Amino acid sequence: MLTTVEAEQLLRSVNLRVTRPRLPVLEAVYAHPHADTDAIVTAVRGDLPSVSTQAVYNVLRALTTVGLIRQIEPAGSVPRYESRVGDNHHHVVCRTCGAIADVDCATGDTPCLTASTDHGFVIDEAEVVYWGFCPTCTSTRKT
Amino acid sequence: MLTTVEAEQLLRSVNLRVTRPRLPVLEAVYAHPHADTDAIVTAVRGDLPSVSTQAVYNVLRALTTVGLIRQIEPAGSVPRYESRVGDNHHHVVCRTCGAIADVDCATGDTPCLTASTDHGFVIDEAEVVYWGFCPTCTSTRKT
DNA sequence: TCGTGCTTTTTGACTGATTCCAAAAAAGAC
DNA sequence: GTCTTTTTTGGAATCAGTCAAAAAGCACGA
Repeated sequence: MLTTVEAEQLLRSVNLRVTRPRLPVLEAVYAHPHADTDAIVTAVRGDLPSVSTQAVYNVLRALTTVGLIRQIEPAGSVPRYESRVGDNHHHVVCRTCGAIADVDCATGDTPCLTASTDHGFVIDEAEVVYWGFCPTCTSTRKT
Repeated sequence: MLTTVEAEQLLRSVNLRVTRPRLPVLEAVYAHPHADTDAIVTAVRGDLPSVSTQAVYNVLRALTTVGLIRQIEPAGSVPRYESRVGDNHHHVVCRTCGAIADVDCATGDTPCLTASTDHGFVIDEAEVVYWGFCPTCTSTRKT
């Protein structure tokens, strides 16, 4: 859980102005990891009923740009946001229900960062998405 | 390059009807790896000017479902299609221009398939996306 | 080779998510 | 407090993709 004071400090630490919509958005991302924009809008309106959708989009983009939150976007999904940044973790996604869970990197901080043939690309990040079935969907499928 | 006859054989091998739009779509995916839907529509209209956009969407989905082609969808990009299937290769994507290149898997056929903590998920695929800068964009950035 | 039936394509409207724009409001600095 | 910059607002617009019904095309058996 993130307090309003902590959220305020986080914003100031990256030279972002502390505005009304930014605090609840930041708190919502901390409270609901992997939530999509729509879920965040709903959560934020619990605190601040009048925020515009546009404001949430702006805030999410601003926070993502400065690296305070991270945007993830599994294939076939709408963008989602999380507060764990800078620890190089990955995600496992359920093919059935879309549930997402965090997966710590098994092989150090920069896993698999050595592509066999890089075609001259300068690679700075390796993103891994594990696909499978979550516990709930796995048991449901056994018919 | 894929000939019309070969495309026809491929379709029949997976029990798909050989229809007018399917042949040029399949050929286009072979000829233009990593092309998006729009590029494929344009390419197909070179052969068959009257195809509807909807038909191309239908065909791409049908071909993807049977595994004749593969859909890839890097974050922030529209879905793209390629004909290399079943060889578990990955992709490197340019952060600047979005260019995509194939990367063979460095660590065997099922790389990184061992997540450190799987949260009870049954994992069947590990998808890796390398992010960086392509040769062209790298040299342009050096100012 | 000619139907017959099922699948595919077409057409056109429509949705959902996101972005753009210009004006008004608020935040921070002096 | 006032001023400048940045953010928020609200509405319109864009874009990719989907839906549904009618028309057309393909494959199979006679």
